[in-house]
Amino acid sequence: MLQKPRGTRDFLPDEMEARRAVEWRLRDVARRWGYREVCTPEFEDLELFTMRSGEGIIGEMYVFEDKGGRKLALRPEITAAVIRMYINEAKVAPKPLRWCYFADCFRYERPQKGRYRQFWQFGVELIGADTAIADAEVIMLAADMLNATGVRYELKVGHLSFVKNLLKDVEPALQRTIRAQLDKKDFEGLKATLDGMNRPELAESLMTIVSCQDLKKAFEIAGDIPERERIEQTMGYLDAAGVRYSLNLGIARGLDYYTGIVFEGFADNLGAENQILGGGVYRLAHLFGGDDVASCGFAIGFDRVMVSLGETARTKETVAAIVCTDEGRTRALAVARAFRDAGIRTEMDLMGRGFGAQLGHAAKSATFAVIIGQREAASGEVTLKNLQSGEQKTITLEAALAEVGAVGSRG
RNA sequence: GCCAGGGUAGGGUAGUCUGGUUAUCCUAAGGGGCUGUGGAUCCCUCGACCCGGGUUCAAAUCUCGGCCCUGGCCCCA
Repeated sequence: MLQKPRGTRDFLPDEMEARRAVEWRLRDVARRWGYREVCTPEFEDLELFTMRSGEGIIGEMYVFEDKGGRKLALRPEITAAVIRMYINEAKVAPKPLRWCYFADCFRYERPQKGRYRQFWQFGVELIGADTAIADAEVIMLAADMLNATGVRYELKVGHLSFVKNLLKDVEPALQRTIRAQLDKKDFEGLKATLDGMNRPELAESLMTIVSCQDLKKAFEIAGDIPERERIEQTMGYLDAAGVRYSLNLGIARGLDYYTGIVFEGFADNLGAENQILGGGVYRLAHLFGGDDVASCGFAIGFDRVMVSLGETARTKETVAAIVCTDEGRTRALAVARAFRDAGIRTEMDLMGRGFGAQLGHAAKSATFAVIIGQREAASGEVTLKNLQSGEQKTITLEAALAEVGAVGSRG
């Protein structure tokens, strides 16, 4: 039998409905903050991704050549594409731009829990607002969106300047090693690295600062940071808004284009792959030939959110099943039409089942049976049977529509 | 790329150690008993040993390779 490609998934209707429900909650929050949805191509020039991350990531992407010999890649993430689109299409639009997207991405990696080769991200990019309140807005939105999904999580907020300032006279290659060790809280490795440099006092400062929960103290340790006022303002807005977060100045993020505030969200109940959100302030546009506009954004790992939410009991949608006899079938089609026009999910027998069998099938799949036999066809009424309670009554079509519709609106 | 455990009808499973009848059971699905009242029950039907090589008179079972799944490591834009 033909199998689906490694790391991909099929979604049956139950799961699809659950995913769409969460997707729409996210979209609705974004909409209320003024973030409008955009869409970029599923594949892009390979160069778009290598310019930003180096040739090294080719091994982790789906790369292919098209019939014209162009080197292309399935998008491994969306931020780069959104910034490319901004430069191509919207450079002169009034700032700031508030954009969001929900789209699938592809990475050639070893699948495991919460990690698939095709996965979905819900992301947000705020382009062209380089202020403390802009940073705060994006983080507040991140918290709002995660809250809307119902996932249990921890939000960590940091800023790259602290560690950067402490490491300003360290050579770049070593800086990178140290930042990775701080991000992983690998203090053993960190000590070894710094002992090799003969800078034990630096190890002390770094280890203190990554676990520091007090912003004032962090500034004392890190020394004179030019962004101090903006950081204090941003955190002040978050505190005033009651955003639940913890300070974590060790967050490194994977890429060099982040320049300021960075933040990450972690689900409480996932295993190794528990990061469900990541973002920060970055400058990327100049890489693609645009202006050096500042942006702030994040992406939510949608599939991990769904894994974290687990099997949630779904409220079954109200379904009306039209049950008819041969004599009632023409009338039944008209009744079905009326139900569908009223927005009610309505199904008719297609299997040539007898009356009893139709009702039997309806009992398994529907909330109401709408019975149209010879008598109803003649009178123009319908018999509405509530399949949970067993009650039934013969009433006008309008009354039946009203009754089923009322249940539907209660969900 | 590395480590561990797995793969038997649509779903869930027994059988594998110790090779040997028509591969077990539950469920789902389709039909019938039942052409105006359903979920019960009874009967019938459909439907599987992941793929390939090896050993053997004989392989779901032993063996080798591959593919895929689950979890962990690495990585994580």
